[in-house]
Amino acid sequence: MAKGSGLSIDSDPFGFSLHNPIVLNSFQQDQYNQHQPCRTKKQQQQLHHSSLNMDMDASTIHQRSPPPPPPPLPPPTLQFSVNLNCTHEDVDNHHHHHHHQHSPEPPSNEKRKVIDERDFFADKKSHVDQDKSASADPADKMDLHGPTDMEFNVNTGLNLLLTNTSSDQSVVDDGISSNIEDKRVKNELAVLQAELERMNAENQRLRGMLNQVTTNYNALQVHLLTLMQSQKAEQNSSAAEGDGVFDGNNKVVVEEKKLINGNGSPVVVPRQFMDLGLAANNADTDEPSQSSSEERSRERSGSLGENVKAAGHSDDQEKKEFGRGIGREESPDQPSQSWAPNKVPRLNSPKEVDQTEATMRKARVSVRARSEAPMITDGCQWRKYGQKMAKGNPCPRAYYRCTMAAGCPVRKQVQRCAEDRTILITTYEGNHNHPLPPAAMAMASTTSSAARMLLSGSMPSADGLMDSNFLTRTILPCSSSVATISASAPFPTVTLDLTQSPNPLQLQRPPGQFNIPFPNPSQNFTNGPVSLLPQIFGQALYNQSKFSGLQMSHDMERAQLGHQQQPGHQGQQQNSLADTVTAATAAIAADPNFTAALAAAITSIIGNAHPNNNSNNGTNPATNSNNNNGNATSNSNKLSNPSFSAN
DNA sequence: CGCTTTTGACCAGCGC
DNA sequence: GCGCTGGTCAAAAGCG
Repeated sequence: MAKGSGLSIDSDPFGFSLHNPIVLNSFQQDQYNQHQPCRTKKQQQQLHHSSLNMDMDASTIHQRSPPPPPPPLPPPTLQFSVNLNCTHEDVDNHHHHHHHQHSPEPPSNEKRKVIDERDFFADKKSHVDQDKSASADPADKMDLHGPTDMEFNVNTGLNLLLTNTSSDQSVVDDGISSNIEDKRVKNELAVLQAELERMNAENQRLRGMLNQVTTNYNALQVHLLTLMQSQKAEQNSSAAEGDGVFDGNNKVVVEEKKLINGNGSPVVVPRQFMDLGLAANNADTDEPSQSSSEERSRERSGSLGENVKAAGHSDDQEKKEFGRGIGREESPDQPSQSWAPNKVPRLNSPKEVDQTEATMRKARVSVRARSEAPMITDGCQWRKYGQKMAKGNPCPRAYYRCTMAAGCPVRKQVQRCAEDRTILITTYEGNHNHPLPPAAMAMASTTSSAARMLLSGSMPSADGLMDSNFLTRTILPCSSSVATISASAPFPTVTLDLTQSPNPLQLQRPPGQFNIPFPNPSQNFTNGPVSLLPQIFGQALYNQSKFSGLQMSHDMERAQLGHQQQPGHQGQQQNSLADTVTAATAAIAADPNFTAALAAAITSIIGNAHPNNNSNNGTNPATNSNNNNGNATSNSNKLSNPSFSAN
């Protein structure tokens, strides 16, 4: 979505896409390659090589880059940027290995000459070796004759260099003519090898595409399932309204599990869509008509002359819609809710509705991130509907609502931190009632999961089951960021703090809050990966909520947790639960589908991290609202508010 | 022209 | 009841 997913390109200059040593898969590399038309074939081949022979390439580059090869000099940084596996030690090892074989190493041009001269001897030697061990494993050959193969690769992988070498050859050819043939043979061999590697790279690229397709497929599958289930649940709940919630929900669980198992992919993405699906279910089945009709009626309310104050009435209606939608969505996890996720929601007394809506509106997920971008990327489309000066903060608070679908109740507030205006605080509220792109799913699943957790009763139990130890053990150990759950705040709020130092214990926090150390792939900048963090976080929270004595099916737990639990341990103690959740979190992270989802999200983010997103640096998020997430529908880039620029 | 942002006004909740 | 504050509305203005 040109509007939807953007990522302020802030992140790019910091090399998220180019310099992160592990992010890019081959598909993305290829995509990146396509955006680098100036790259020489040599470079491309080296990139392809990198997918297979990282070490070789690295050392090759390492060795090759010091002497400036005559015509097109490859930018070494580029090759290193896609060096996925090779550590510096590896490189150095190979390098030193080289040195041992080719020592001593003369500098620059001299060295090159020496290398070229040595090529002939080495080639000879390797040729003999190849003849000797024609059936030997190529890998062994690489290991045994590394340097030879290095030069081999260097000579062959670089077509442009070939002309050079040929010219070099022509110089040397006068003396040794038979070497030309040897070299040619080797070149052909190397070309074939390069071709093979290219094929492998292509293969990886296709695999990446397949992963994406699988992700999308799973998402759609669950979405479809939830749609179908909504109809069933509707029937069930209309038949047995009292406890129809659980019945219907359990059926949903079971069927989803079946489906997931049948597909062989106990996925995270579908679970992410569970929230969305249930919501989307409402949205797709009745919400669109309902919300649209409500909106229409709301719009018409003025002309219809309803004897209610226009603003208040519309607000109330919206709130009711919001509360109803979420309430139905939440009902599966809401033991206290006796009414089913019905298409025709049983609106109890207005008080209950108000309570529900009030509760729902109080559940929030806050993300603190250090960014000069106006907003963190969450992939959604937002429309600013208000701005206020909040007490105690010189920076204005901007109010946005999701505009990806009519009647979507999700809102968010964006405000800079008063103490440190480089910190952007984004607070989300509500659940989307529509399908979302992967990039948007990240934040959406966070908000919905967190809201689910907070409202389903696990939050009140924060003193009990969800003790800090539990939470601490829940999240992956390699953590540098902090998630804070505030049970005492006026609004139950999950705060994901991406600005903290690696030691979360140093975080000052009010009593009643406890921290969750959280892995932070982007320590300083928020636009891309940050939106993924809440996804992980949301999953963890979601698991917690389910483990907090809620009514999720234990079967589903086991299915989702991937054999982490023995059957029949449903009522286990906290520690077991914590262990399970810990393992579950790890399993989630290890889930290839989850990885695929992450990759998809990253891809989406990277893909959208393009031109029109980076023009907002240093502007006030509250005033410069629109470019934020790449949704940038209309981007005025107004700098009317000095609150941030004053910093 | 349609969409978004701006911004003053309004409303609700809360504390005193 | 009053004032404060957060949140929202909606007319006007801006923008492409």
